[in-house]
Amino acid sequence: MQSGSGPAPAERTFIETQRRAQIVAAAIDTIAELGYARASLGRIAARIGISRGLISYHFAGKDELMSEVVREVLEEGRAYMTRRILAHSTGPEMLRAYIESNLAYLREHPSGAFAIVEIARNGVTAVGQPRFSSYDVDDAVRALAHLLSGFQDAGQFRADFDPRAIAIAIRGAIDAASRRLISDPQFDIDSYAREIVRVFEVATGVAGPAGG
Amino acid sequence: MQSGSGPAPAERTFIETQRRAQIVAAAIDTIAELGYARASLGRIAARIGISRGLISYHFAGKDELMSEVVREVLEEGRAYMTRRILAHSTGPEMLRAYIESNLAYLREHPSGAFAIVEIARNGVTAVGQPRFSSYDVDDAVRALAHLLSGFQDAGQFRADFDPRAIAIAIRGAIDAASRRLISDPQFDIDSYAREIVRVFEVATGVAGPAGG
Amino acid sequence: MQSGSGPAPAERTFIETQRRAQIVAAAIDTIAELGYARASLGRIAARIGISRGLISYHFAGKDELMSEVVREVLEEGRAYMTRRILAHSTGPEMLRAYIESNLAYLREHPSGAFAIVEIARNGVTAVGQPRFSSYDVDDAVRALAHLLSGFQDAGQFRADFDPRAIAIAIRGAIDAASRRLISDPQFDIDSYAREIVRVFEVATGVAGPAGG
Amino acid sequence: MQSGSGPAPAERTFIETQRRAQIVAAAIDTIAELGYARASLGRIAARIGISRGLISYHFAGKDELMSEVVREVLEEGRAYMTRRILAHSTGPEMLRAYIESNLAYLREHPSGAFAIVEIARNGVTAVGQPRFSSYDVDDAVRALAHLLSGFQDAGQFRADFDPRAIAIAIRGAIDAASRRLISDPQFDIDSYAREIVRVFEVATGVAGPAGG
DNA sequence: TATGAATGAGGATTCATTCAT
DNA sequence: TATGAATGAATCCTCATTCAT
Repeated sequence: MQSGSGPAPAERTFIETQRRAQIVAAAIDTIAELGYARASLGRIAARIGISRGLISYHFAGKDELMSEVVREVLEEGRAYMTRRILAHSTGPEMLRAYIESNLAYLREHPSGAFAIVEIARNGVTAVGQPRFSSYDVDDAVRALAHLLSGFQDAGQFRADFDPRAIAIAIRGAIDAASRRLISDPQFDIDSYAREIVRVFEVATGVAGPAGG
Repeated sequence: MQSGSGPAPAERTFIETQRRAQIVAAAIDTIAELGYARASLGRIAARIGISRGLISYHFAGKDELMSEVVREVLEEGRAYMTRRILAHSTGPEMLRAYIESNLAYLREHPSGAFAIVEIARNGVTAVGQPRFSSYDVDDAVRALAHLLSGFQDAGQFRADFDPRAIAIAIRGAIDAASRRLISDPQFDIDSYAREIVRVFEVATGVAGPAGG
Repeated sequence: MQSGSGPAPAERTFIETQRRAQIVAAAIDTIAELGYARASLGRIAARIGISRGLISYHFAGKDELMSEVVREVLEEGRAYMTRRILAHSTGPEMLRAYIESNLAYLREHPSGAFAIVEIARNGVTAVGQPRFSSYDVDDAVRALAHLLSGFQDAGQFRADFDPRAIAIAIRGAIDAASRRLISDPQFDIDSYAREIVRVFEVATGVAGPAGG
Repeated sequence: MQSGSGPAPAERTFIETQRRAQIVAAAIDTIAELGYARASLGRIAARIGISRGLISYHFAGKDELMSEVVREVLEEGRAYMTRRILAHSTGPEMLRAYIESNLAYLREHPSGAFAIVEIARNGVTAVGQPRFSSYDVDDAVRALAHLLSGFQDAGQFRADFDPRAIAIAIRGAIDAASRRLISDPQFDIDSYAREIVRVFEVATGVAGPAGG
């Protein structure tokens, strides 16, 4: 087994699992620090003091590594958010939890969040096919739109907005925060969270902000 | 004029002006199609059937070309938007004009708009300084925040929102549209415009959507 | 170790040390044969049948390679000469040893000697700063002038010559030999050594050649 | 007649002659300022505000231009020196005149002198063939050796030195001065002239410097 | 005569990847 | 498992040269 993606997940050695995690972490940090374009395998390897060859040993190629970065960050982020969202039952509460938990996750993992946005941007050909199967920016939009749409049907949100459009706007606002976090030290994400929660609450709420 | 930045704009030949424009256009299309990372000078040249060297003949280097792309698109975009914004006098009207004209410009120049976002993103080292002087994503946020803040002071917007945060969110929502336009053929930008105009109107408006 | 200056010398692998030496040797030969301007990395690599990339793997860049060439040749040359010069104690003896050992070294390493003169000449911008820190043609002149000046003060050389001027002339005469050696197969360096030793002996000697 | 070496000298227009001279002068200055390697046709053209194409129009190629530079400088230098040398009749006087007039010429045309040394160095393949027919460093040595040898036979110089070796040393000392002149603003060429005249006088003189 | 436009070769450098050990 | 060695492709850039006007 050489320079492939390694054994199937189930058969992974303890060491192998650890190494892969270490490399993924190094990739995230490197991208956050230098941007996707300058995050070469050499720099990622150097960060943790291993040889470039070892990355190739553990990952079939750079693409697989990047896919793995996306997968891990996304999985963790999803778990983090899902837990907080499912603690609620009404649409407005869940939307608020969605935004708040996403931004909270960003605050705690700024590099990871930034990295996947970088990867998504650079690894996707504009024409269409994402190079990394596991992540399409669209997935996130779709899921959020689905949430909005469901509670819209249930009458918990205003009926007159397009759930897909609002989902795109929300994701745009959240993704913008992940860039800010990295590049602007003064950016106050908590205050930002409060603002956009309010923005999208009034935008979707059956009762206007008059009574808010 | 060899591989310099060329003569001062005033002295440019007709042919030179045309070629530069053609190359800039090719750069925009290439970036829109393949993303910044894969938009090499070679591919840009191939698109219009000229030699790589000719790009170097007209532009001092890749950076100058990219700066020029940004400058052109931005200049045109600003003029387009400014005209429409200044046709109004109240804060809410101007904000609506800002969003609508920006999205309208996007609709008419999807590649250009997408390209400058790509360039801005890739030409900036995460650490800090933007490589292309003429454009910093931050500029756009600052200008918009300034607009909001001014009319907030004038009492035309609610006083209780942070203009900078709202500006970031609006820009995030608009930039998201420029990506969508390129990658999602089904995306209806007019409908999107209506939605987010409403979102940010209610979010900033003194009178809530209660009566809406 | 990718395209960096490599590990600290102490940590170098056996193979790496060997390769670096081989590449340095190839650089010397290539410069001697084609001159600095035409000694591209590609030609240096071709000479020993390796890929261009391998040079970049072992040296941070062309400049580092050239610096290394200069360093190696100079170090060896200095050691060679110093040993012979320090075997003497009087000024005239040491001057003779300087010239003789320098020319002897040239005879045994014609390419190396020629190469560093080429590098020194081409790596220095006429405006000023030498690109390769380790060597400045001026250093050699300075050191020699210092030797002359010291023994002049000690009364072992005539007092009426300018040590710096004589040093420049001696170095000029020696450097001319290094070019000859490469380009003129008939050039007899031993005979040349005898001649210029005599020239500068009588030029600096307290007793003239009258009695010679 | 296009992009060739132009018409035969006899048929040259006034303008053409002037242009060629202007280009040659620009080449000299550019080489003196930037070194041979960086003296591209583009930079030479820019210095006098003409297009690159025009150089190609007047000279068959870069090599022809360089040959012309060498030819002109050499011709002028030779005339300058010859006049002064032929004003004398004895060997020692002529040798002194040779060195003094050469260094005097250098002082008055430092760039030209430096340029031809640069060209000679870069335009000659070490293996042998000079790329520029009109000049071989060797010519100068040969002529000087011939002078020495002639008067040696006539008994005006010591019989026991090798004229060729001394000629090489003298040329080496003179060429070193031309580099100094460009790179070392403190270099005093008049003082240098006095020194090396003395050096080679005592080295070749039948009577030692005792009586000098 | 002179220019601007264009080409194509060559050069340095970076990088993902392969492979023997 | 892991490394060091090596390759070859891709990229940006510089430059001499050609050519139509």
